[in-house]
Amino acid sequence: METERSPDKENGRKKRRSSKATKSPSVVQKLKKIRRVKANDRERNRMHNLNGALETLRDRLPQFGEENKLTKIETLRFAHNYIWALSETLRMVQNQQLQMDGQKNLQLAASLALQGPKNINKLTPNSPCSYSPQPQLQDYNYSFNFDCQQQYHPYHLE
DNA sequence: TAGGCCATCTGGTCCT
DNA sequence: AGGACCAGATGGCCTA
Repeated sequence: METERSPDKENGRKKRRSSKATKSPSVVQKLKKIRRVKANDRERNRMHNLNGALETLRDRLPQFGEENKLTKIETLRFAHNYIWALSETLRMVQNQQLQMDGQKNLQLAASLALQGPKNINKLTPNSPCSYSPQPQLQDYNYSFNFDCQQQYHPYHLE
C-alpha cells in the first residue's frame, strides 16, 4: 500500500522550510515593527543606564551648585582633570613627605581634593606650584576658568 | 532667532 | 535570530 507523501519531503529529503515563505508580507511587517519597538526600548534603557552612570560620576565630583550643573561633556572632561589633579596632589605629598611632617601634607592633600575646582588651578603647569608635569600630560591644556562672572570652561581636547 | 544640549528613533555592524 | 553598541538624524527645550 502506497503511503501518502509528505508535502515536506521531496526525493526522500526534508524540504527546508523558508520562514519568509510561510509568513505573509503583513505578518513580516508586523514582526519588523515589533522588533523595532523592542530595540527602541532597549536603546532607551541603555541610554538611561549611561546617564545614570554619568550622574553617579557627577555626584562624585566637587559640586558647583544645582544651577551650574555640568553638561555631559563637561562632566567627563572635569572628571579627567580631577583625577589628574588628585594624582598630582598625591605625588606631591609623597615627595614632600620625606622633608616635612607627613600628617600636615595629608591634611593639605585632603583639603585640596575636597575643595576641588579652585584648587585644581593650583596644579596647572603655569602655576607657581612647584612640580614638573609628566611629558604626556603636556598634550592637554589643564587650565580651568572658575571665574564666577563667566561660564565654566573645561579644558579643550583637540 | 541661532546655537547648545538633550532624548529618542533608526539603521548598520558586530557578537553570541 | 536577537541583543549590544554606535553614529546620524530629528525635534523639543532653553538661553543669550
